[in-house]
Amino acid sequence: MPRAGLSRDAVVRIALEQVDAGGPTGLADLTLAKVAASAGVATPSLYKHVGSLAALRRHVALVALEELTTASAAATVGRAGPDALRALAHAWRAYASAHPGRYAAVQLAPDPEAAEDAEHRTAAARVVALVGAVLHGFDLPDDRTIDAVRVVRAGVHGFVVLELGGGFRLPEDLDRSFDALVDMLVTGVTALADAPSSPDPQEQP
Amino acid sequence: MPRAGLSRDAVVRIALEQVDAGGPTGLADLTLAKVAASAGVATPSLYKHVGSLAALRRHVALVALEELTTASAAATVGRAGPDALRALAHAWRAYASAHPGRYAAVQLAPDPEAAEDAEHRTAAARVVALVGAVLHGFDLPDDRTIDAVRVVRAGVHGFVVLELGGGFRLPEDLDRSFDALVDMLVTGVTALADAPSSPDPQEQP
DNA sequence: ACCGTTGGCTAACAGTATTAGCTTGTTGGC
DNA sequence: GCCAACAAGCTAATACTGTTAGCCAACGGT
Repeated sequence: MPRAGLSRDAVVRIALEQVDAGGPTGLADLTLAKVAASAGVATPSLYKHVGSLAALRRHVALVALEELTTASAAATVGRAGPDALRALAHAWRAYASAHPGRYAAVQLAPDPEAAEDAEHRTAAARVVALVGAVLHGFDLPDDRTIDAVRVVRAGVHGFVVLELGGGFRLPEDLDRSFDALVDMLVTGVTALADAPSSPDPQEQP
Repeated sequence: MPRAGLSRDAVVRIALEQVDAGGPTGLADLTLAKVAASAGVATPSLYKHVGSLAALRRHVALVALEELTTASAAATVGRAGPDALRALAHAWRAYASAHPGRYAAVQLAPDPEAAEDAEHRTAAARVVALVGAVLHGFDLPDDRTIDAVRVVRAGVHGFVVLELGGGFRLPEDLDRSFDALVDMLVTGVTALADAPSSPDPQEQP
């Protein structure tokens, strides 16, 4: 009996197909049994390549994070300021819309301690660093860029999550609502650049 | 042998305890076996009260939605405009922070078709209606309040989800970042009230 | 006091991940 | 070219899930 010739990458590739096929819940529905069946192999054989189901999910998350990073970088290259921020937000939503299952994997937070999550951590750090780089063109005071990055992430991530999860009832006008959000982010970040850096609302005469 | 004297509400109550005990992943870790053990009953007995694990999750979601609605209503009563919006956002985050597991249940979208999700649908509609009511004080044009509601929901939900999921690395200054988000939402919604209602960026002289 | 309803039980089935241990194909060293 | 070591598959088994079927006894109303 010949052997299947699997590898870790091959297993991850099959897992990605399965995640993509499952829509927004594709990641949750990912199962070793189905991956093994699709690979033409018995379930325990996968452990020669993957370690565990959770590890396989982490590998999927890694791919998704890298794809999201390169897509965002490609969309924002050559742009700066509001232009770059708009492009970033739209690239983000476009990726989530094109790959709902993979975007769900992006949400998986890496363990801040575990050694085997090191790659995952740096990939996650890379994508938020990209957001920081895009916001660099706004001339924010140093102690405010963290707030700006968080606000931007929260806004577009929240919108995308609600959209994918069916949280918005009427499918119509979603584009316009997203545009409204992006406008708000742009003006909000520029306002943050002009705001005082002290947390207290003390006016500076 | 005496009987345990369970009821649907009792089962849901135990499920809520279990969800609360599990932190942000409490809902995902909810299991009929553990609920039954905690109730001192065999697992299949629960089916006399609940229907399925998914149904139990829906009941948990219902409770969470109702709690979130009443908490939000209590926080915004007697307030209007920016004041009300700020109170709503903080109440939302406070509830998620106090009950991470239950807040995860809020994210469960009800099936738009299924008859048994009717209660769930109306509960979900009620909480977004409350957001709409809070925004009423901003004098938004009719076709813009949908956008405003969505933007507000996306912003605070996104922040809360990232915070609970450990998406923000540094635990410090989270309050200030959230304040920045809320400020942005307030100015963004007021700006939306003054914006033209036509989707095209045609200036109106 | 009976008798139907209801809430519990056990048994069984179909899934899931995971570990242990075996066998066999492949490949590197001499 | 052979042989040993390693790698990649397998089966068997364990321990969990949820779920259905069918039985039996406790409770409540007449």
